[in-house]
Amino acid sequence: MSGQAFDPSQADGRWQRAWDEAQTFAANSNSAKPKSYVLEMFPYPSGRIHIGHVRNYTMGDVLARYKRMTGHEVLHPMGWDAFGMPAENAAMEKGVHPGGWTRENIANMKAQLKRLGFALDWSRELATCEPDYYGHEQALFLKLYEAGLVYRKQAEVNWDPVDMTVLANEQVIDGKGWRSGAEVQKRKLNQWFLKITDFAEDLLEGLGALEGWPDKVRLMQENWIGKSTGLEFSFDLSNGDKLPVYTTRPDTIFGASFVAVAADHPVAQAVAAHSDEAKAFVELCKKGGTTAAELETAEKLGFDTGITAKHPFTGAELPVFIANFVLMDYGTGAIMAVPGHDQRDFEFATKYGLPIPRVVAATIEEADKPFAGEAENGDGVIVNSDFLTGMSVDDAKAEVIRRIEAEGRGSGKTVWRLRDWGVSRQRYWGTPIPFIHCEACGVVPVPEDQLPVTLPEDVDFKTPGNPLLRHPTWKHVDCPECGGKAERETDTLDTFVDSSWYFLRFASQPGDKPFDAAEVAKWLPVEQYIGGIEHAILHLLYARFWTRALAHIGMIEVKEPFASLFTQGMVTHETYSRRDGERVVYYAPEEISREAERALLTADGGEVEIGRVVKMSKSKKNVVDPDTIIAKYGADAVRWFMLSDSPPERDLPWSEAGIEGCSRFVHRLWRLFGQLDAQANGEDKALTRKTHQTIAAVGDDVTALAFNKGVARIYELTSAVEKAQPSASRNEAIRTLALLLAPMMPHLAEEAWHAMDEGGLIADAAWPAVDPALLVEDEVTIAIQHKGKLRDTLTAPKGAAKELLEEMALASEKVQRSLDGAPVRKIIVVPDRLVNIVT
RNA sequence: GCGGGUGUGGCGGAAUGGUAGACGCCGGGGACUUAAAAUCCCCUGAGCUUUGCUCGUGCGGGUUCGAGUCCCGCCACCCGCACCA
Repeated sequence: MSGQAFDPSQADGRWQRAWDEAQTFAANSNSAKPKSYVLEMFPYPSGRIHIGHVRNYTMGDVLARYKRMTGHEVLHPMGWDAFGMPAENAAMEKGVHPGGWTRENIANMKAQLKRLGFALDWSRELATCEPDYYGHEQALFLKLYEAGLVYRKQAEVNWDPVDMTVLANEQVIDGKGWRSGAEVQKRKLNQWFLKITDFAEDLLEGLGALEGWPDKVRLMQENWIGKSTGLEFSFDLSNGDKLPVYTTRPDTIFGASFVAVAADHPVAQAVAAHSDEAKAFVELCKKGGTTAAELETAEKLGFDTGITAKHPFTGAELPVFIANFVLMDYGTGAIMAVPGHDQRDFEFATKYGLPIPRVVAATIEEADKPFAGEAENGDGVIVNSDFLTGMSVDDAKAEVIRRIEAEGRGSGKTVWRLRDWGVSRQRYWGTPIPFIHCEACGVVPVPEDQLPVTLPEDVDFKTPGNPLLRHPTWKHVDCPECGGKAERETDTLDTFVDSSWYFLRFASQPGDKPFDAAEVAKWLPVEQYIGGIEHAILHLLYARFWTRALAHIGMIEVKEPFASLFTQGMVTHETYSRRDGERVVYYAPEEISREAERALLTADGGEVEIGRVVKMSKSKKNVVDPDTIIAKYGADAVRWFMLSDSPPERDLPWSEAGIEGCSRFVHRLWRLFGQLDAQANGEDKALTRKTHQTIAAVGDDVTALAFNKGVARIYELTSAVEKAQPSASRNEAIRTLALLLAPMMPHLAEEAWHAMDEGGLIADAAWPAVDPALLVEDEVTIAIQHKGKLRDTLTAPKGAAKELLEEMALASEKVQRSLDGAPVRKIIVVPDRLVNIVT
C-alpha cells in the first residue's frame, strides 16, 4: 500500500459508482437468504437534505449494510412524500408550478443522498405526487369505500375570508390567517372521512404485541386511542327535552353541580336562536383556534342558558351552561360537571361561584375536608352520596350504571377518544379524491377504468382559493352512471394517506395494481422502521390503520406494518445572535469564527452571544448544509459524526470541533490500514481477544441501534491496534477493523479493502466470525468496599470462590486501615465483581 | 391544559442495583520541526490538612450492605395534541 493520504473527494464517488454499476443494493425477492426490510421514513422534498435526514438515513444504512454482511437479503428503499403545502406556498411566493418545484427538489435531494453513499435500492424509488403512485391510492380509496370505510360528513375548518381558503392549524396565528392577517372563521364543510374508529379496539390490542416498539410510543398511541368505559344517561331538562351526557365517573354523580354543553351542541344552538347574548357567546367560542391545546389552555368561559337539568337521584335542578371547554366530538358533547373531582369543572365552578361538593375522600372521616385549591381525581371512598356512601370508586361506578340501566335512563358505554380521520383537503397539490357529484345520482365513485384522476397541469396560484375549484374544465365531467352533467370532487387527500401505504409499494411496483400481494408477503412487515418521534402518533397510527384496513378487505395478509420501530432524536446546534433593540438577529455558523469561550462575527470581528443548543431551524439560522460538510470532510466523516457520541434516540448537537475529530479519525484509520505487515508473524493473545470481543460487541450494538457504543468500541480497538507490535494477530485486527467499519464508513472501508488486495467489494463481504472462547476473560478485577465505599481493588481468577475473595479482601492493607479494628459484621460477595465489608 | 420523554465533568455521553465519568470533543503540558500544520505521548469532576480523605449523577425525602439505576414528592427543558410533514 502506498503512503498516499485518503482523499474522500476521489474515493467517495469512485465507490458510489462501483456500487451503482454492480447493482450491489438491488433487493432480490427471489433470493433464498432470509429477508430483511429496513426502512426510514421517507422525506418531504423540501429542496435540500436536512442534517436530521442524514442522521436518520445513516442509522438505517448502517443496519442495512450490517444485515447484508450477516447473510440477509435486504430491502432498503427510498422515496418521496411529495405532496403537501410547501409546494403550493412556493407556487404562490415564487410563481413556480408545484410539480416542477417538487420534481426539481427531488432531483437535488437524490443527488445529495447519493453523495452520502447510502446502500439504497434506487430501482424502487417512488414519488407520491406521480400518477403511477396516487392513481393506485385512488383505487385503494375506492376499495375502502366499497367496504364501507369511507363516508362524508360535515366538519369544521379554519376559513380565511380574505384569501378564500382553508387554513391548516399552523397557518392560523393568534386566530388570524398567516398571510392575510384576517380573523379566521370556523366553517362547516362536507368532508371525506375514513372510519379508523372501526379499528379502534384492534389498533389498541395490537399494541400489546409490538414488542419491537418503544414503550413510550405504544403508551402514546394507547392514550390517543383513549378507550374509556363509563355511563351515558339523559337529564330531563326544564324545557321538556332530554339531554344525553357521557361521563367516565358515574361514581361522582352526587357531586354534579352543573351541566355543560359544547357551543355547537343542539341545545346551545337552540338557545342562541332566541337570545342575542347566547348567540354572541357561541360566536365568541367559534373564534380562536380549533386545536385541543388552544381549547384547553383558554380561560374557562360559560353562558348560563337559564335551562335546568333534573338530577336523576336527588331531583335537584342543576343549571345548564354553554361552555367553551366541552368538545362536541367527544362523547355526546354534553357533560355532568363534578367540580370537586375534575380540574376543568373545578376552574369553571370557581369562576362562576358554583358549589364544589366533595364526594370522594381518602377516608370516610375526611368526608368534609376542604379542597386545596384544585380538584382531586384520585382513588378513595365515596362520601356524601346517599346509597353510594362508603363504597369504593369502582363499586360505585358499577352501582350507578346498574341503577340507571334499571330505570331505563341510560346504559354503560365504551367511548373512544379516537375520532374518524378527516382526509379532505381543499388544496391542489394532493391526490384527487376519485368521486363525482351528480345532481341526479348523488355521489358516484370514479369507475376503476377511468383511474387515475390526474391533476390538471395548467393552474395558477395568483388568485386566492383552490385552483381545482376554479379550473375552467377539469371538474366538469359526465356522470359515470346517468351520463348527465356532473362535477368532480375538488378536495384532495391528506398527505398522511400517501404515507400510509408507501411501504407496501416498495415491496413491488406493478403497473396495473398498487402492489403484488405475494411480494408484500415476502418482505413485510418492515423489520426495522426508523424516524422521528414527532410521528409517534399520527403517521404511525394511520399506517397501522391502512394496513389493517387492506388486510380486512383481503388485499394483504399482514396487519402490522412495522415489526420494530426506532425513533431517533433531532440534530441540534448552538445559536449565535445579537440583540438589536427589541429584535434578536441570528447569524449562521458559517458567518462565525468559534473560539474556546466565545464566538466572533467574521464580518466585523465583534463578539456575538452563544445561545442555547436547539433544534436546527431556518429562523434561528443554526443550520448546517450536508453538501458543504461532505465537500469539506467526505461522506464517511459526516456519517461517523451522526453515529458518534449521542445515543441515537437523543438529540445530537452538531459541532465543528466534533466533525473535525471525526475527520481526523478517518485519516488515522487510513494510516493504520497501511500498516499491514506481510512479514509479521506470531500471536498477540491479548489483541486477538480484544478483536473478538469488539466484533461481538459491535454486532450487538448495531443490532440494538446503539451506534454510539459501537463507535466507542471501535475507538478502543483502534487504539489497542496502534499500540500493538506487528504480529499476525495485529494484521488480523486491522483487517477486522475494515470489516467492522464497512457499514459505518463504507467508502474508507472499500478503499482499504481494495488496497489490502482482498478482492471484490467489502459491501459484499461477510461480517467477521467470533470465536466464543475468546470472549471470556480469565482474570477479573474485584472491587473491595467498606461501608459501601470503594477502598481497594484486586485481581482474581474468574470464578474464584467466595471464601477466597473474602480472604483476599481482608488481607488488603488499605481495607485494614479503613476497618481500623472495627468488628466485621457481615461480608457481601458478588462473584467476579465485588466484596463489601459491613461493620 | 392533557399525554409522552429527558436531566451525569467545561461539552456529547458510558455504567445487568455492585469500582460513577468508558469513548469522543474542548483545554493544558511535552516530543518531532528552523518554524508552523499534521502526527505522537502524558494530564484533565470538585475540594482538602494530598502515602490519602471528603463531596459529587436536576432538587427534597425514602428503600438497601450498596442507588445514576428502585419508590414517593418537586423543578427545568423538549416532543405530540388530530389541516405541518
